[in-house]
Formats: sequence, C-alpha cells, structure tokens
Amino acid sequence: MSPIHQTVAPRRGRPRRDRQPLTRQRIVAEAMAVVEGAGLAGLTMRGLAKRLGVDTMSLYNHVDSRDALLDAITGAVFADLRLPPATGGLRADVRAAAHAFRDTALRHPRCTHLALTRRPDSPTGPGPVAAALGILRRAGFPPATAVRVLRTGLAYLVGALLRELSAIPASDDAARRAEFDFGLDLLITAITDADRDARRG
Amino acid sequence: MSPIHQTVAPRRGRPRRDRQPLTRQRIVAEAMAVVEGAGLAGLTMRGLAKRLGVDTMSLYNHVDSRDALLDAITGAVFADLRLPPATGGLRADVRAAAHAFRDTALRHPRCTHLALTRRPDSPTGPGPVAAALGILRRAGFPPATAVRVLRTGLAYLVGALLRELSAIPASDDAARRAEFDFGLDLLITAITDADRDARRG
DNA sequence: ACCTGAACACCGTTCAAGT
DNA sequence: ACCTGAACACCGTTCAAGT
Repeated sequence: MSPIHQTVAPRRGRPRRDRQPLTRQRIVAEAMAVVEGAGLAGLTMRGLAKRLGVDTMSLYNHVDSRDALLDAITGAVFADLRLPPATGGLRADVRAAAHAFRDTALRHPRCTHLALTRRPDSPTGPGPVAAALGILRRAGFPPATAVRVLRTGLAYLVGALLRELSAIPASDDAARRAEFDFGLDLLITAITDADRDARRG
Repeated sequence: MSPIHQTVAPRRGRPRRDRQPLTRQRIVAEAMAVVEGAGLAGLTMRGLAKRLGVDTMSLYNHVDSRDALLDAITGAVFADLRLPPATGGLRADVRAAAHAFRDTALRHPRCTHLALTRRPDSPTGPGPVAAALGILRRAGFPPATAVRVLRTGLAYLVGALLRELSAIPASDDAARRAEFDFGLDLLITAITDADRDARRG
C-alpha cells in the first residue's frame, strides 16, 4: 500500500485504475467490498464500473444484471463457509457447525445480511448441508427427522444472525456471542434430548 | 365492485380516481397492496401516486421518503399482531403466541418479509413483547433469562417465517404448517425443560 | 396546509458500433 | 470475445409556485 511500491507501468490511451482483465470474479469481489463499505443501496452498476476503471456496460459481459450480481454475492458468501471435520459428538459437532456459520457471517456482515434475506431458499451450498445432515444421521436421527432438525437449526441461525448483524455497531462481540450461545445451547439440548428419546422408544 | 354501484360524483377539473383526501394511512395501505401484488421492487413513489390519483410530490406531504414509507409498512405489519390472552400454561401460551405471529405473517407475506429483513432490530411493538415476556415470567423465568429465551424464540420465528414466506407459491399450507410446528415444538420442549430445571435447582 | 409541475441528479439496461 | 458510448425509459427528491 505504500506509494514507494506503486510502480506504475506505462500506459497508452486513457488512464485506467488497473490493467488486469475484467473478470466475473473481480467484479463480484469489488461488489462485495462496496456492499460492506457503503451498503446494498450504495452498490450501483455505474459506480462499480468506475471503481474497476471500466465502462459501465463492460460489466454486462460478465454478469447478466444487477440482480444476478446479487445472486453471485450470495453464492460467494456461502462458498466461504467450511464446516470443521465432525468428531461424532452431537453437541460438539452442532456447536462447531453453527459457529463456523457465524464466523463466515461476521467476516462479511452486510453481504451475509443480503444473502440471508434473498429469496432462494437453500441458505447454504450442498456441501455444508450434506455435512450437517451427516452429523444428525450419525447421531441416529432417521433421514426425514434429520432434515427437519436441520431446518429448525437453520431457522434459528438465520434469525439469530440477522439480528446480530444488525446489532454489530451497537454492542460488543462478547455480548453478542453470549447471546448467540444461549439460544444455540437451548436448541442443542432440545436436539440431544429428542435424540435420546428416539433411541429409547 | 359491481359497476352498477359505481355512482360517480360529478367532478371539476382533471379526473381523479377518488375524492377522499390523501392521508398517510391511505398511502401506507395502498403501498402495502402494491408490495403484496408487485413485490418491493414494484413499489415506486411515482407509481403509487398514480394509483392514488395524485401528483407524485403530494405523497411527500405525508411521508418523508420512500425509506420512511417502508418503515411505516413495517410498523403496520406489526400493529396487526395481537397475542391471545395467556392461560398460564407455558407450552400452550408459547404455541399460541408463535401462531399469532405466523398468522399475521401469512396475512401479508411480502410486507412481512420486508418487515423482518429491515434493519431496526425489535421485530415487534412493545405490546406483544411485553405479553410474551409475561408468559415466560409467569412460568418462573427470572427477568434476564426470560429476555434471552424470548430472543431465542424470536430468532426461530424470524428464520422459520422468512423461509416459509419464500416457499409460499411452492408448497401447500399443511406441509408448511407441519414444518413450522416441528421446530416450534422442539424449541418449546427445550424451554419447558429449562424451566423445570431452573425450578428444581 | 396541502397540492402541483418542472427540474435535478441519478438509476439499470438495450443496442449498434467499435477493436 | 470483449469493450464502449449514446440513448431509452425509468427512478427519488428539491424547490418554487400555486390554492
């Protein structure tokens, strides 16, 4: 970032902010930066193009529309989610999965807010969903029940994170974390009890 | 609605869609109808004014901005929420409160989606919040715990309804209702168990 | 007090033309 | 294949003028 290292290659024609070719990936990354900095309303195709040193219409060679760009941001948020390897302990694994989700959310709060509130229902890619289902299946839940338990957990996650993401400027991380864990542990206890009951009877 | 009953009073000047004075309430009600019919993106100040038979700028005598109008819609959605009188049974009362919330949501799905995803954190007016806290306090939860339990329940509600509202065209009401109740009962069991444990130790 | 029209400063996107 | 500029059909909102 120091100016000393800013060796600018000679340019022909109109000055550009950079020489890298425009790609879909660069567009999405820059769009995410704009959303994090200026909010969703601050993301315009014209402003984004200017930041990339490109004509507005060039964006449309890589992205169908502003709406498609928002979908791409949503995809990028969830692509960032990685669940840790399962240990076999139901409580520990559910906790770890929920915290991995929360960590991703806190890494890009505004983009995650966007991702969680867009229509397409499945809030995560197939990878993490399969992993989370695996945790519940290994604990002994039959397939249909595992899906319902997972959906219940996702509902809590989405609601809790939506609230937390909106509260980020207002309250400190430790308080928000305690709040998140209270509800999470309540839910996990319900899940483990349901699991125990299912095994018993 | 029948044309027979459309007795149109004589008019002077340019034809108007109606003669009622423009009020904030009429603006908000019409805006909600637009959102339900055409989605949030279909709500424009210009289009809304046209529907009300009024110049665009007249809206600004009653509403500060489009954003303020969305806040007003959010308020109207939650104003529609009424919790049934509590019976004293924790499970029955929590169930009834959650279903009252869901009923309101299903009455205006798109406006509720808007309301649940807007930044302001408290998703309900003070009335229902106090009532819900009362249910938990009467069950024996100390004040701080009651607040946390309530927030956990609200997180589930918000997440579950957001998902359900997006699924409305796709799946039938009975299936969605069963899905909602599964998670709700799981959560209520966790709450009643925590309550029992708190009373015991 | 409430309503209006013109004007301002923006938008996303289509299209035909460039390289 | 990718980029560009002009143009189209919109936006929300300010402001000064009407009643």
